[in-house]
Formats: sequence, structure tokens, C-alpha cells
Amino acid sequence: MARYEPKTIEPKWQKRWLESGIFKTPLTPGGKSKFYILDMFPYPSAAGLHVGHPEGYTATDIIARMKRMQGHVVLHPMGWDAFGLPAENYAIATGVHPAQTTAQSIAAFKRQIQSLGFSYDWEREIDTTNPNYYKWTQWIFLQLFKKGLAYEAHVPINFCPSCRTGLANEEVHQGGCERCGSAVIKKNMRQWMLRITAYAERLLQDLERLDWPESTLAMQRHWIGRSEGAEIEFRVARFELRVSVFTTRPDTLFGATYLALAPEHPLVDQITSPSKKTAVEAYCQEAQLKTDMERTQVAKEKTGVFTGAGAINPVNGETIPIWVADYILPHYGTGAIMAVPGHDQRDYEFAKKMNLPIKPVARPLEGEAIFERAFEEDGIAINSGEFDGLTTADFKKRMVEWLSKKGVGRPRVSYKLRDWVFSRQRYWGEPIPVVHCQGSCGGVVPVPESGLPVALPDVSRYQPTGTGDSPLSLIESWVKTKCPVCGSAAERETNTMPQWAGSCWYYLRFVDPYNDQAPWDQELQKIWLPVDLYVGGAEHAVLHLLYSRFWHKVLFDLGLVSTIEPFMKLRHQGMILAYSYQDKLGVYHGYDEIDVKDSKAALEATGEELSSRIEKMSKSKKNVVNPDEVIKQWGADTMRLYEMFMGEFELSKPWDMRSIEGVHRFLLRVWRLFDKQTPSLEFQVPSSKSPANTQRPAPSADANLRVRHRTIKLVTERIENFKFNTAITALMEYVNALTAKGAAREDLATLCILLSPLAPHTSEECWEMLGEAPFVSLAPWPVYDEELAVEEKLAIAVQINGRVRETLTLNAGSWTQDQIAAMARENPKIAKYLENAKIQRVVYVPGKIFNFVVANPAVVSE
RNA sequence: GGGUGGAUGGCGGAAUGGUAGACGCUACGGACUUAAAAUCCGUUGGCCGCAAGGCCGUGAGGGUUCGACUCCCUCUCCGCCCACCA
Repeated sequence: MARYEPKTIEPKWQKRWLESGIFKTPLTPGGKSKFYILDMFPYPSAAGLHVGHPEGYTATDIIARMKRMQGHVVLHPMGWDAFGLPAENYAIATGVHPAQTTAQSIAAFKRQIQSLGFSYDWEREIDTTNPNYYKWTQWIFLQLFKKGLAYEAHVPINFCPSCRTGLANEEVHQGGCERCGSAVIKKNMRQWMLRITAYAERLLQDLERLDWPESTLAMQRHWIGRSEGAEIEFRVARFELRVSVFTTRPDTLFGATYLALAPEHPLVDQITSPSKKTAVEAYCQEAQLKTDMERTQVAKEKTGVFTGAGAINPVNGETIPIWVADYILPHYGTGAIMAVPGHDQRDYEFAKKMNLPIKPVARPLEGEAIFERAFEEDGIAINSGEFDGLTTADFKKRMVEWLSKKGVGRPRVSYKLRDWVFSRQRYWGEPIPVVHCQGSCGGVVPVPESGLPVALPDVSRYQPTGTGDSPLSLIESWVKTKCPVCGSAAERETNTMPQWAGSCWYYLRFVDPYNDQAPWDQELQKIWLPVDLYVGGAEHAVLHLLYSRFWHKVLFDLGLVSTIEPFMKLRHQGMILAYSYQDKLGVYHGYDEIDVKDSKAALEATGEELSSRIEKMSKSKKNVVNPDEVIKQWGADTMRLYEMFMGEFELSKPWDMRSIEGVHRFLLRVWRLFDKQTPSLEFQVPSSKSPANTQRPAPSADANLRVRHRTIKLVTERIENFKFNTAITALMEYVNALTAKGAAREDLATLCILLSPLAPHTSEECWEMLGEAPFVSLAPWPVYDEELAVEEKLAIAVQINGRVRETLTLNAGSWTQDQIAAMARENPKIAKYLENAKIQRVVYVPGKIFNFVVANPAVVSE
């Protein structure tokens, strides 16, 4: 009797898979259908793998393995998104070169990932910090530059004083730095920007083609933030100046009672009247000093200051005051608005506070107007002269036409999306491959392709300077160079690219990772793209997934890729949470009953109890589960199976150490079915009921035919549809049936194949025990017969008015409605309900339900 | 405030118009054992009942339907994302 020892069999098969090269993807699919299945590659942190990582990796591995066995040629690679701040911050603290820590982290991550037995083609491994890789990241940047999509700008940007670097709009959350949480300040700095706004419309439109989660599509739509409306020009009274405003409600123009400009608006200085100058300047300066965080926190109370100037409403000639208010964002629309307090809640609040008039210009379609707050819905125009009575939608159109005709307005579409701040004043990133020529070129000169990669030099100190220059600026020998065009003295660009650069195109490099002539081969790109299935965390919904779509579209326009979208189907894994046990004082004690046993016992004396909650895993809550320990205790297959068994893939769910034992027991039961030395379970223990202590004879191949076919069907469909938890329950039921009834060789072979994507090591070992040739991983996936995949016995529920009163058990076959009806009527339990009852109709769902709808069911009392 | 998911036994969850609670965990009872562990068998939503059986039950309330966890309306609570975007 061989024991089930994951510790022995798992490394054994991992070694065999690697040595035999069975998971190596050929250069091309060679006439077969391709399947490109990709994980969001990880940032290899020093903390090691989190149990959340393997959830997605296991899912893709299961599908990759099944697809491979179904005859597809599968591209399933893995790599490392290795530039980033943690390694750099560690370097600042210790002086250890980030390349060194990164290499260590990659090695640790790789060991952990490999210990789970994923079927990656490791020969295609990518590391974004490898010069052979980032050479091409820089090359793509130069293509963007040549197309005018990368440009230098001196604009106020979000700057994190703690990380001492500029940030992209997408990296700021509620006014704070995404990474460290510090309040972000505005800083005017020279920046490299990418013109992502030029692609706003296409990034929005093409979302419709994608099989992505609705929430992610919604986030991208929201982030792009398209609004249709109009730009309207107001003359400034007593000046030869005009102020343009953007509005989505041109129909409310009659209701504009003031104009508001952002404090940063360029006209503020020009129009402010002398008597207001001091107050306005003070207000604008204060707004400048406020961080975004403060500016939004104070958002509840509107503030502003009157400029003393007036604007003339083009539609009725009324003069309305111009205010400055910091609830107007400088970078959206025109940085100025026409305020309509009657129909915009923010303007309403401002008007109330400043005692400005509120003029309703629309009424609800039905009911009375109540003006305790702004009426923001669509309605019917009032107080709007000749336009009275128009619906909001019609009025919008008419007003835009009118404005266009008069030359004081035009239709306009605005986007919330802003250009991507692409430079970082940090060390551990790809150098931006340009030089600043001090000679006749006099400006930015791209490094020619022959000069790539612009290698990241070693530095003596990694500390960001905080002055807007990266640590690279301190290496004079590196900074001082010659202009590649005119040969004059030149300085290298010292900013580096953001974390997101490398991940913008890695899926392309996987199709051709060793190419040193081009980032990828044209033919190979045509063959393998797009990525058929992409799996990773939802936290990248607007960062990585938007940036890489943008790059992909640029590459498409350059003729370098032939699909307009990179990732056709996307799924996110749900977050893995954990129990945390906390005492009255708020001290955390661990993540499961065993872990907190001692604490519990100690508290028992005082009568105090630990409260448990489901929360995100974090060190401070002492509820972080270490994958290494899980594998050590239970084995990789149990870990894989448990991660999939926990619940719906896309939902968050808590880790429960008690439940993991259940799937482990399942593997033990599987093992015993195969292990010839082990007596069949029922006879292992002699009992009075079954005295024979003998091996149960194997049943005929047909004995479990139906359950076998049904299991094939269920497992296949459920894996295909990401229902891994119920794919496992189907296998559990099959194993329970085989344990009870005995298993034919066909059953064992089928079980082994079906289980192999989920628990590959155990399956390989069982396959070997069956005496089959090596590698169940290469076995063809079984097909099922639809007719055989139904139960042998039909159970038809017979209902009276929708309530089940009896179940008829019949042999599978074609039964007519009349036959079923006759049997149901004859059934005594049903008959007693039908006595004296008037049957109005019957509903028959073949093979499932037979329902008598009766007017006056007999009252059955016992 | 906007978006997007979710709420089902003691617990994790199954069932997307057709027998609610599959599968797993826990607990209890039994077998085996000197004993324990492991393993196996049985029970395990609630209430009434010796039983047969009946009634109630999927966050709350209403609706559609022969039939609703599932569809529609109203509401409550929770997660995640975004948020003064005119």
C-alpha cells in the first residue's frame, strides 16, 4: 500500500515535465488552432508569492492544460514585471543594487510558482528589466515620439513628495499617492507626456468588441469620461475678451446666473477689477497651495471670490457676475463654467452660499417643480423665451444650432481622460531614450535605434533628488554625451519610464522572445495575437489595461500589429480574504482556530472571547497565508484544488484552513481508487455487514457508463465557463460513485484525465499506476455522448399547483405526456389531491416536472 | 453622489424560470481499535409528528407566473471602484 506523498511525487513530475519539454510551445501552431492564454505577470516582490497569485495562475493553467489535451496549440507563458519602487526603496535603505534584489525576488517567485506545477513554457520567460527586453520598450517609445504622441511639457503635475516623483493621473487616488498614500501636491515640472487623449474615442468605442467583465468596461468608460455638450462664448463686459465655457446642458443657458473660473484660469488676472485684486489673488494663491486632498476634502463647503467683472449672456444679453471658485477644475472642459444653480447641485450650493440668484428654466415632465435643490433631470423648458415648451433633448439640439449660427458656440465633446505623465524622477526604470542637444539641433533628439538599449547605469546613491531630476542626473559621465545627429555636446534625458511601460507590450514579446532584430516577428504576431484569454486582478482595470490598449492601438496604426485590441477575453479573480481573530483590545491573534488556540485558552479564564471577521490579508492582522507552508503541509495539488474549490472564481472569498482538508481527503480517495495495493475502501475494515475482506471485482466497462459520460460533460463545460468549483464537485461525485460501486479501467482512465488539469501531479502518478504511457498531460481529452450523459433513472416531480407532492422514478427513455399523466393520476398520493378537484390545466416539462393546476384542491388532512 | 457586484443551513458554497441547500467543512451517532489518530457507515435548515406526512424557509416588502434564490418594482445592509469632470 503506497502512501499518497505529494512531497515525493510533485517534484518528481515537475522535473519530468521540464526535462521532457512537453509544455514547450512550438514557434507556430503548424496548422492546428492556437490558444494564447496569459496571466498578468507579477511584480516579483521580496515578500514572495501571496495566495492570491496562484488563484489566477491555477485557473489559467487548468484551462491551458485542458485546451492542450483538446488538441489546441497553447501559448502559456510567464514573466516578471520587475521595474518598480520597492526594489529601489530597498536600495535607498541598504545600498544594495535593485538589480540584485530583483534577481533574488525573481528566483524566489519562480521557485514558488514552479512548485505549483504550472504548465508554462519557461523558455519564453520575460524580465522587463533585462536590457534585451527594455531595448524594445525604448524602441516603442521612440515610435511614439516620432508620431508626435510623446512630447515634453511644462505643466503642473501630480507629485508625490514622499516618493519624490511625478505621478500619472491614474496613480492618484483621492488626492493621495497610490503607492504610499502621501498627499499629492501640484508641481510645475518638465515632463514627458504621452498623448493618450488622441485615442480617447477609439479606446472608448472598441470596448464594445471585448468580452470583459462589465465592471471593468464601466471603469474604463468612466475613466475616459466622454461628455457631449457645447462650448459657449461669453463676452466680458467692458473688455475685448471672451470666456469660453463647456456645458452638457446648453438648454439651460437662460438660467445661467454667474460664470465661474478655475483659480488657474489665464483670464483671471486680466479681468479682475482693481478693488477685488487683493482678494482674488489671495484666493488663487491659497488654492494653489492646497493639495488635491485638501481641495476635495473641503469640497462640502463651496468657496469662491467675485472678480468684479461681468459676462454677457449671448442668448439674452444679460450681464452676470464672473466668480473664481476652486470647485472648477482647470484641466476639464475649458476651466470655466456657466453656472446654472437651478439645474446643477454644485452651482446651487454655491449660489445659496453667495446669495446669487437661482433661476429655474426647466420644469419636470410631471408634477410640480420643487426647488429645494437643483432640478437636474430632463424636463420642459420654461423662462426661456421663444424656446419655452421644448423638451430638454430637443432644446439642447436647438440651442447648439442657434449658438453655431450666431457664431458664439459650437458642439463639443469633452473627455475626463488626460494625457499620460510618462516620466518618473526615479532610478529603477527604463531610461527615456532621448538626448538634449546643446548644439545646432537645439532640443530633443531621439537616440537612434543603433544606440539602443540606453542602458541603465550604476549609481552610487539611489535617493531621488527631489528637485525634479532623477538620480541618473548625478552621473556626469553618463549624462554628458554627444548629439547623435550633429555631434555637439548633449545631455541625456535622466527621467525614467513609469512602472507601467514594460507591461504595455509584454504579451507581444512572448510570441518571439529571443528576437534581437525586432521587438517581434510580423508573421508570428499575426499568428498568435490576440491574447484569447487574459486573467489577472481587477486592480489593473484602468491602469495597465488602459495603457496597454493605448500602446496596442498606436502599434496597430504603425502597422506593427494586426489586431486592434490586445486582449479579447478578460477575467479577474476575486480577492482571497482571510479570517482574523481579534480580542477586546483590538489585538490580532491569527487566521484560524488552530492558530488562535493558545490565545483562546488564555482568554477563557477571563471569560473573554475572540471575535472573528473576514478581512483582507495583511501582516498587521496576522492573517496572511503563506503558499509555501500550505504546499509543505498539503501539497501543491491540494493547494490548487482548494483555491479553485473555495467558491466562484470572480468573487472574493475567505481562506479557511478547515476546508482545505476536504479537498485533500478527496485526493486521498482518488489515490486509493488507483492504488492496487490498497483494498477497496469498503472492505478495508471488516464489519458485520460486509464480512468479506477481499478486493471488489472490477465492474464491466459499461457499469458506470452514464455517470462517466455525465462527468466528462460537466467537467468540460464547467472548466470552459470558469466554474472550477463545480467542476471539482462533479469529480467528487464521480469518485464517490466509483468508491461505492467499483471502478472499471475506463472509469479510472477518464477520472485521471479529467482530474489532470486541476491536480496534475496526482493524476500523472495515478496514470502511471494504471500502467499508461507517461504523461496524462498529453492524453487526448475525452469526448462524451450527449445521450449517455443523462441519468439512467428519470425523477419526475409531480406537483399540485406548483407544490411537489410526489416523485415518479422512471427508466430513462421517451415517455409521452399522456403516459406520465396516467401514472401520476394513479399514484395514491396524487390521487387524493385530485379527488373532487377540477383540473384546469396541466404543465409538463419533459423529464422534470408534471404540474396539475387545479381550482379547488382537496384539503388533505390526516 | 455615480458605477459595479453581493446577501441562500452552524460554516464555505450549489441551483439563472422547473424537486432549494449539490459538493465540501463542522457537529453528533455508529463500525473498526486495548486506546487514539486515520478510515468507513449513518444523521445533520427550522417547526409539528411515534410514523406516514404536513407547515415554514433563499436580506425586507410587493408584483408577474401553473411554478420565482432566479424575472420586474420599492427598500435595507455589505464589498469593490470612482468621485466638485460642469
